[in-house]
Amino acid sequence: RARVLAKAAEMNYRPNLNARGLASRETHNIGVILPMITNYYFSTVITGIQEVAWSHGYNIILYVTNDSADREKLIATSLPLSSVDGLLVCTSSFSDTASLYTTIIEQGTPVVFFDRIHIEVNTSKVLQDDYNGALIAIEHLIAQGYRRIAHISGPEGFTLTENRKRGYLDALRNFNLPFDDSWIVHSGFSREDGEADTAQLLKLPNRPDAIFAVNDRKGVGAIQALTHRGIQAGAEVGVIGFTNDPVSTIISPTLSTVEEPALDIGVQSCELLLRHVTKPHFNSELRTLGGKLIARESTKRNK
Amino acid sequence: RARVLAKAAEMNYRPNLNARGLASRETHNIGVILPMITNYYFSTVITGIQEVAWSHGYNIILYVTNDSADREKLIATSLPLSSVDGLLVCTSSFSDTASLYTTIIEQGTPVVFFDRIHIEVNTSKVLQDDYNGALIAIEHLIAQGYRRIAHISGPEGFTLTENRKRGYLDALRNFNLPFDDSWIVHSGFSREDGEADTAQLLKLPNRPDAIFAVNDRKGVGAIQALTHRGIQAGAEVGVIGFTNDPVSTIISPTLSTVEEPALDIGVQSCELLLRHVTKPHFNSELRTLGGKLIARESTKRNK
DNA sequence: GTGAAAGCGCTAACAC
DNA sequence: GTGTTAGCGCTTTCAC
Repeated sequence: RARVLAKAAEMNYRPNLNARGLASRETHNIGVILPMITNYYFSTVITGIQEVAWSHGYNIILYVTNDSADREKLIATSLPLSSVDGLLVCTSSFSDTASLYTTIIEQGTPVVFFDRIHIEVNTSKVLQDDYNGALIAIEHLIAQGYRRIAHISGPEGFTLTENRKRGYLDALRNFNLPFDDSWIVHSGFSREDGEADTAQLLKLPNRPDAIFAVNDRKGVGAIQALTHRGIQAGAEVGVIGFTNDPVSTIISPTLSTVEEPALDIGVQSCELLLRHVTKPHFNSELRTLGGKLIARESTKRNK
Repeated sequence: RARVLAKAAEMNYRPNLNARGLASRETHNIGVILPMITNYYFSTVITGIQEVAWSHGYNIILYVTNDSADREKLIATSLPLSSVDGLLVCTSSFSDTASLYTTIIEQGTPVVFFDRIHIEVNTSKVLQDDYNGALIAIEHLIAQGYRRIAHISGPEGFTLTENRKRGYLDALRNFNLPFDDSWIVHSGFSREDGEADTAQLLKLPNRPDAIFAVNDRKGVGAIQALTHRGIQAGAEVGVIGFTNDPVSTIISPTLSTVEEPALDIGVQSCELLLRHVTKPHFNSELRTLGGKLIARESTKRNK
């Protein structure tokens, strides 16, 4: 027997995964569904996922939805569940796919959500601490002396968006700061959205003196909108983002931000999923990962 | 028969891919091996790959090597070839994996290389036009009035690196421009490398008045190195990159560059691979995709 | 522990 | 076209 094994190794034998999967009903593949991969946050999350998947002998199969709910539905329904042991998903912007995932889970394929989640689906989820992140962002702005603080947000109705907005509002309330409904602008997540939102804020009669952006790309857009109008980001209007995208150190002035533990989000999501896959009735967990404030030039009033 | 089919659809029947793969010896999976995914170029290439794979009913399985040759070897040798129908690969920096891929191809799994290739492996490859890209970059610098042009390059020995260097050298020769061996600096591909290489160039007695960076990240590093020393990028020292990473519009001054058709590289690589997969003896092709010059502020001498 | 046999859910080959 | 059969390369079960 030992000699057979030795010979097999010598002949560079590789088991046929299809046969193994067919017989044992497991594939050692995990599917990852997310809106896109061309930004720092998502590509870093995938790197984390890939790292733990690889170390446990799992492959990752990538499905990108281009942030289209239709595409996501198509993927999730046509996905032959025999080809993955579990699913890691970050929902696209306006998707009503919750019941779809519930069905998938009921049929025996575990799903773990990260970042943009369906709160109503009973399964594990991993998130950054959006609420407290927003709270410390605003507290930092206040500590720096800004008082009329606006928020350029993401699409309404997202867990992520709503949590950051809630943190923003609570911080203003805690410090008894003025607030105006027109100081919250909802739009998309892109740099261009940040630029447009800021332009809108600057037209206001009651102009804010600081901007909390829902992410760094919008923060970068905000700085650019200010710069193009000859307004100094930092000295005149404070700007803070969320993510700690490397671009925040490249823009001038550099962008203050709240760091998101992107790699760790990937690592922990994948670990949780693997636990669901291997342990029959593993209890769902909700994990919230903290981030820390990174102060840079865009929130300095006096250079 | 029609009624059986109808009933099957109604019952939401999904074929078991393992069984299908076992019986037909094809998996409808393609493996993608690359150094990392956390930068604009690679994540965009993957997006392109994903797009055509999806539209042809193929899944993509992602393997990231972290630019480690050992990791790449481990992946390529342990990869059970029964789990992919073909392989798309971008070699890691100092990898001697050519013979490995030759073996894989001989054993019947097609491989297509993109970006960083093994030239000696007889299979299809898709590249941007590195040589001509470098040529037009240097011609642009010359047209802008720069004369002492340095090159901060990538690791020595890469096809990509060597082709861009060759374009650089030929352009200098064509225009009878001065050249100094110390004006070529080889190091890695990161922003930090660009900063360090530029620092080194600035110490030279015979200081260059323009820098051609092998990619935009190094170009950004070069601009930052200049800025930190109070030297104006553009007006005093010209800088041009390669890629057209979005970051080149965010840095100040904005970075001139030669666009790489990253999405198209992904699309065409995947199309070629699929052709190898489906047609038994499809002849290898070498495709070279052109890019165009994008002039921005970092190559303007007079504002 | 080891060996033999069944069968996972399909596709391919061959009849009709 | 349609129906039947063998078999892909493993894991699992059961006997020893």
